[in-house]
Amino acid sequence: MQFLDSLNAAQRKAVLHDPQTPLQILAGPGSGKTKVLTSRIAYLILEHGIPPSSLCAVTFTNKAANEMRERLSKLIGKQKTAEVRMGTFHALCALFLRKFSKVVGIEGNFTICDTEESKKVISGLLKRHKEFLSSSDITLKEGTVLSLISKAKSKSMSAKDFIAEHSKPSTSNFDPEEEVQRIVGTIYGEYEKSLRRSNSLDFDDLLLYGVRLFSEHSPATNWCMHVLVDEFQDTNVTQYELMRAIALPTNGCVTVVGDPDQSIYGWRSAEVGNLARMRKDFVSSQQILLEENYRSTAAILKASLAIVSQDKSRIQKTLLTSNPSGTVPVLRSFPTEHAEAEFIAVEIKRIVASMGGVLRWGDFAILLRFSALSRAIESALQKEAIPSIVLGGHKFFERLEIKDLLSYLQLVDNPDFTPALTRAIGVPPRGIGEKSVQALVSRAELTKKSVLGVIELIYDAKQPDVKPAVKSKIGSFVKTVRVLRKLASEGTSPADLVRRLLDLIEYETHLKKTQPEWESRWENVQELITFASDIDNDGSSVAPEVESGVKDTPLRLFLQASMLSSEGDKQSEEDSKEKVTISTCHAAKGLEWPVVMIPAVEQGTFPFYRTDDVPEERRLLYVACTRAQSLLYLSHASKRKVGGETKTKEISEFVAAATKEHPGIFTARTSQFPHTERTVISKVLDRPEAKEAEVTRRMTEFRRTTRHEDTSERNEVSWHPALAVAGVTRKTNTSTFVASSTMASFSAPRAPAPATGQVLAPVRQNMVGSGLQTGALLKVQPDSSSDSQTAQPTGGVKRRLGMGRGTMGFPNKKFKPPIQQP
DNA sequence: GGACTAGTTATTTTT
DNA sequence: TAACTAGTCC
Repeated sequence: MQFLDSLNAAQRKAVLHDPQTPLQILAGPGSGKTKVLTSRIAYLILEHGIPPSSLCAVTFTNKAANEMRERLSKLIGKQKTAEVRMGTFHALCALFLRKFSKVVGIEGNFTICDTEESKKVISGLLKRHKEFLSSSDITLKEGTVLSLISKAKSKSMSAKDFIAEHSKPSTSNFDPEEEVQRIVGTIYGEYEKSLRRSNSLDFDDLLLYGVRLFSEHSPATNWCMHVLVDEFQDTNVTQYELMRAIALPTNGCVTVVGDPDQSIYGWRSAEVGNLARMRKDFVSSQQILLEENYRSTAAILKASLAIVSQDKSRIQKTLLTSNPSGTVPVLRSFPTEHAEAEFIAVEIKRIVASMGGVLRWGDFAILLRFSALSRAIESALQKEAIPSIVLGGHKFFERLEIKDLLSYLQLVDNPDFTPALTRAIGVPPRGIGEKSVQALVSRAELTKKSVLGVIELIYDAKQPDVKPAVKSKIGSFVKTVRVLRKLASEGTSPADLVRRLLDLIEYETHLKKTQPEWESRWENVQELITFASDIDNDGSSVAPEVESGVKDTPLRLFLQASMLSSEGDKQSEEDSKEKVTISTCHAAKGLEWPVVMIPAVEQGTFPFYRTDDVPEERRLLYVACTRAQSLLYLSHASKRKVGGETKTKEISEFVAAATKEHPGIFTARTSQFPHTERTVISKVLDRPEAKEAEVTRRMTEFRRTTRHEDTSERNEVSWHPALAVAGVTRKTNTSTFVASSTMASFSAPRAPAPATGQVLAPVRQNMVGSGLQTGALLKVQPDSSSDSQTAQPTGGVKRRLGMGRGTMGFPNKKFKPPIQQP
């Protein structure tokens, strides 16, 4: 157990802590909490002789689970690691609910209903209340309803509880607020019914049913001897109850790790109060603080602490480091967001050059309060030809093409899952619209059959058609489902099922017909097949199902993995090493970079103007700052365009207060990176130093290629006649501009004649033209065939589909099922 | 059922 | 600005 030697006193104490005494580890950023957690697991196995399969380690994301698994296998080997039950709360619940479904009154082939499908269900339910809503002048969107329901569920509040809570006798005649609650309560109940009828659970249900199962059915928990929970500050009430249900039979063998200072998900019903609650419920609980930071320079920690410690109500903790002080964090102010973005881009180049190759693109992260802020940054980086990658956003499994295909497979696995049916029946369009589906649904409700069952009966002419036309239209659909069903029952692999499905519905043709970006969508389809075949391989190593329960088919494992994989988090590592990361502060939690830049540190952004929890916003900024290892930059603009309007902005109160109290924690001057500073940076990052000659060479190159004084307005032209000449068309909400000579003089934003070489806007989604890839830069080039200029795309960045905000999210090729089989 | 138009509303995210 | 939704027309 040499791994114990590399621990400091506090870490060691946490690892060796008596397994029988509940433990809370309060771990500051960069204090080695994953190391402690994995070491503790290893110690429990190796020293206390607890079988790996009796350990339950819960993380918040799949990414965290994967990382922990990787690090644990270095300590105790792959085999033992595989036996540890490790995964997210949701994956853990799904696993046991499949096994013991009957105990809580559900079927083992339940489908996990994702947010998009939930929204569709709710939108259907909302229609029932349409007249009432419009007559009382209330607008209610499905998203709002769903988030209210989800909030209730994360507090373990049932529809009944919800209605009871909100049906206090009202004093006034008509309170819209109350009416909304009443309707939401009703819809909540209807939504639950609808999910049960579809034999499906949404994400919150997984937890709620999990609590029921674990607290009522001892065989579901009697394997467990110790529970460990990571990121405990972000658990909600239901997750806490889940932990308690699993941990109670172990007589309180619980270890949790968390940091109240890093709780940033309150808006999603996370309860920091769970830490206090645990001390009440598990009276013998003890706390160990990890306060030594190994990640950042002392100067970065000082600035970060100055920000977070303004919260006087916070539990006083500190962060120490033996790291050198290092470069003073930079705080800069700019006239506009464009100037700010340009500074960031040029500064990144300058840092790379001055560090003589010690830092690469992948060492930089730009952390934003919300992703809409990335626009200016992305285009500035593109102008400087810096490759970048946007974290988060549209997820792989949320894409249209993926959902289309999955809906068929879901239907094969669970014929009751109506959301999948309504989607699949229209892919490709078969002339069956909302009306016809509605008729089929009501027929199904009347005859107590599944909608698919009704459709099959009509097809087999064992039941009269709802509308004369439907029967002829559903033929291909029923045939497709039946072929797939047969193949699946014969044990065909999910990958082959997808391939077969593509043929049956001629999906490639359909994509070409309906999607302008069909090529990249088709790539995603191929990626789905890869993902599916990886599951196959993994699935074979999974232990066979014990006890009674239904054996999970490869198809079911595949579908579950698709629904529970947040995926996109572990993008191909090699790829991201060469790119600057653009991410929201939220998504950056748990990650670190040598250089972190945080733009838009302004009032209205930090704190976010619609928040009702200012301290949480402060902690968010703290989390962002503490991601930095060597260099930290904050910046703000005095004018920023938000939602098409230019607004005057003040510096964030968090930073203003911090600098007032601790002058000198930030500087406006950027470092010239003298040798001494470079040494510190290399030391903190544990990298070899650059050679002086290399620094000189790169700096010379930087000065030669980058225009410094070019602070003059480098207008980004969002549309220019030259684009039309190049055969680019632009769709606006009212019309489509088609390339033609007359279009070259249309009256859209009139820009000064661009100089040859000037960069026009990057290609956006609403620009259509041959050979244009979204994100490619359009540069003005002399057109030899005429006197005019044209705009030509230059090498572009591959962008993800959807919102048109950056690349992301091909499935992790080395996918592991979120949780190991018992 | 699909194409088109006019009106509206935008901020954080994991499973 | 620009992305999405609800409604209209064919």
